[in-house]
Amino acid sequence: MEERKATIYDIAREAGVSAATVTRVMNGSPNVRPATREKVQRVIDAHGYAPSTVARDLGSGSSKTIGIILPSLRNPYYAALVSAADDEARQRGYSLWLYQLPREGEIDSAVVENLISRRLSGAFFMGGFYDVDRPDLREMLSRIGKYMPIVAICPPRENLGFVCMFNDLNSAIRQAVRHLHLLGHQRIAMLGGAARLLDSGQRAVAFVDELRYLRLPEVPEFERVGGGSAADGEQDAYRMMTQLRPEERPTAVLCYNDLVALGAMKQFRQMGLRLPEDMAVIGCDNQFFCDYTAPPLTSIDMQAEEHARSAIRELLSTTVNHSAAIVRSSTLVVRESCGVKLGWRKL
Amino acid sequence: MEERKATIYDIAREAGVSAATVTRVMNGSPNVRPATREKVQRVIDAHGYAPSTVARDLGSGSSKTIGIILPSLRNPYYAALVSAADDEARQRGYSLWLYQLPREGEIDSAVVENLISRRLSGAFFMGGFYDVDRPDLREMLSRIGKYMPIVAICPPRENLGFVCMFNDLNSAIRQAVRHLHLLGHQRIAMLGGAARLLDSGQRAVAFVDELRYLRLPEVPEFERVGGGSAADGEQDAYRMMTQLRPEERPTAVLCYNDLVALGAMKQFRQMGLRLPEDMAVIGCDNQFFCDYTAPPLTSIDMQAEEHARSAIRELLSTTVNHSAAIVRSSTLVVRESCGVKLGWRKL
DNA sequence: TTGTACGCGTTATCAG
DNA sequence: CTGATAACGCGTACAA
Repeated sequence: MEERKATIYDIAREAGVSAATVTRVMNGSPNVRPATREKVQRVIDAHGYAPSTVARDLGSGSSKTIGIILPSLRNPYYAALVSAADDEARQRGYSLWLYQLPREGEIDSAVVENLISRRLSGAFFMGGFYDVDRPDLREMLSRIGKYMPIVAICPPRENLGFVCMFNDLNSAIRQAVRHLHLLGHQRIAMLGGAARLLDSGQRAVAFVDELRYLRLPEVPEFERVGGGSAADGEQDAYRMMTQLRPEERPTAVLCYNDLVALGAMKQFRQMGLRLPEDMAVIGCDNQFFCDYTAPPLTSIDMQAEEHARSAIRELLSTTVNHSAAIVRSSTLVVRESCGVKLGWRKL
Repeated sequence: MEERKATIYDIAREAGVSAATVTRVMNGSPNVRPATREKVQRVIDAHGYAPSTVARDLGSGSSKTIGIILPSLRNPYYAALVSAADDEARQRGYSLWLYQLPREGEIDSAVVENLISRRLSGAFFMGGFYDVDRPDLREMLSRIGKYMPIVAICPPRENLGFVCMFNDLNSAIRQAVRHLHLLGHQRIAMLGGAARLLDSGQRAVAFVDELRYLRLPEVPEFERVGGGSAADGEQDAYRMMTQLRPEERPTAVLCYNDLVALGAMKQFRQMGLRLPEDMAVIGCDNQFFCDYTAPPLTSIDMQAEEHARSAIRELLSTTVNHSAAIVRSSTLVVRESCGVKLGWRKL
């Protein structure tokens, strides 16, 4: 921690040339006499010289860094997205600058200015409907968008002003409902997220559409508005079940995400229900732990990591995509939490 | 994405003062006439002016950014650490620059130079014994250490050259073994990590020590060398069990971490074992999902996030701590994966 | 082929 | 109290 990093001038002086020549050698410019090149290169190697990113950024007016804005790395879903984004960016010589949204309180405008004043190459926002509708977040993105391109993985909204990537949950949700129906389920509930509200959008719509198509009962209590954490799932499952008489209760639940499913499964277990015999559960996101729950959790795969990589590519592509949205399909990954091995259930 | 950020000169010109005065106003220097201050402030507000972080960094020779080096954000354990570190750093006006170690292949030396040339305030490394013993990683840290302070959360090693924080697993491991013993377990195994090898250090030593103290059998097959992922846990559990005759098998396993425990539990379940009646399991790290496994997983809490916050504070403290190591205690969080509710098992 | 000069946006110093 | 100037380290025109 004592050494001072050699500057281009140190190298130039020691090699007996000008700074410009050092730059030429560094960049492999052809206009350098071989002898000179070798001489300079030797000094460069000797010092392990590397040009200052900071000075370069100041001159060039842009840093090869992408700002990444997300709710929290504590949610393994976002952590995996960031990881994939970092891989993709790194591969192209870019790196990531992190910003987690404050859980409570408003976004610090100083942070926004800081982010902008870093001359980032772009910003990548990811969040759920809960985040994308925060006024302070919208303002932040709107301000940032004036200075750099933005891409986002979030629920689609009008007038977002940047490219927004999301999944076509419609087909996956309907597929999930059909899956449950085929296994003999009649009373199917949705748990967590904003359910009926416009906010959670497609999920609720597709869910209800499919219920109607299959002529399955629509019970108000089957659509719980709730948060997206495991604790929320645990709590909301409890509320839904205790609010209904035994014969009114669902035999299957479609959860807002895998965390909610985790919580719901715990609750059902505590209530003495057998999984999947007494209650089928479907999650969403297909997170790593779906393979390890008991029983393994059937989940909707959103191809999240591919999404993230694609977002980085989009951000770095010169041809800025002006389309407001990019949609990816999602698929149902069937495991055992709905009882496929049990076959048809008794109706 | 069209606007150009106003510079200090834009502000100065418009306010009819010099750049120096703008700086004074920004920094709240007392040596400014109130009238001037107000005039300048008005222009600053009108433009939403904020000084360029890049230019400031170049001048000051240091950016308020901390480089964070970790195996992968896909491991929720590290993700949680990074999240906590970010919270702590952000609170002090610092931000995080991310670097995930390549899973395969060597560390790109260009990345190291890049990291150094960013004039970071410090570097924060976190990793397991598998990482800390990589030659390329050691070289990287050694090089980085010449230019900035480093703190690490990793297994202790000789001559690391920087502050290394880790947990005193000794007491926790022994406590875990005693916990199992009190519940009537005689045949206790360790699963994953480097077990007997010096590398995994304290865990294995403490484990064996306690076995001897309690006069419990030491079976070679009870100490599986293995990886740290859920898939590793699944595989290693299988190998250990099939390698032994039924009466030789353990009735309890102490896992390298919670992911390994997750995999092992799945394997045991597939083998038809009941948890915890036929097999007790203990994990390590006390991750968020421990509450949601079936049964909830008893785990050793390393206070990982507090560790991370403390690491950031250490890094930012002026008084560089020259001690080679900082040890924290760890505690056993008892849930139900060892059958506390069952009481004593039949011997 | 090589060197000189300037701009990038700030802050600190020093002079007024 | 305020302004001019230098320095931070680099790349890039332009001149030689």
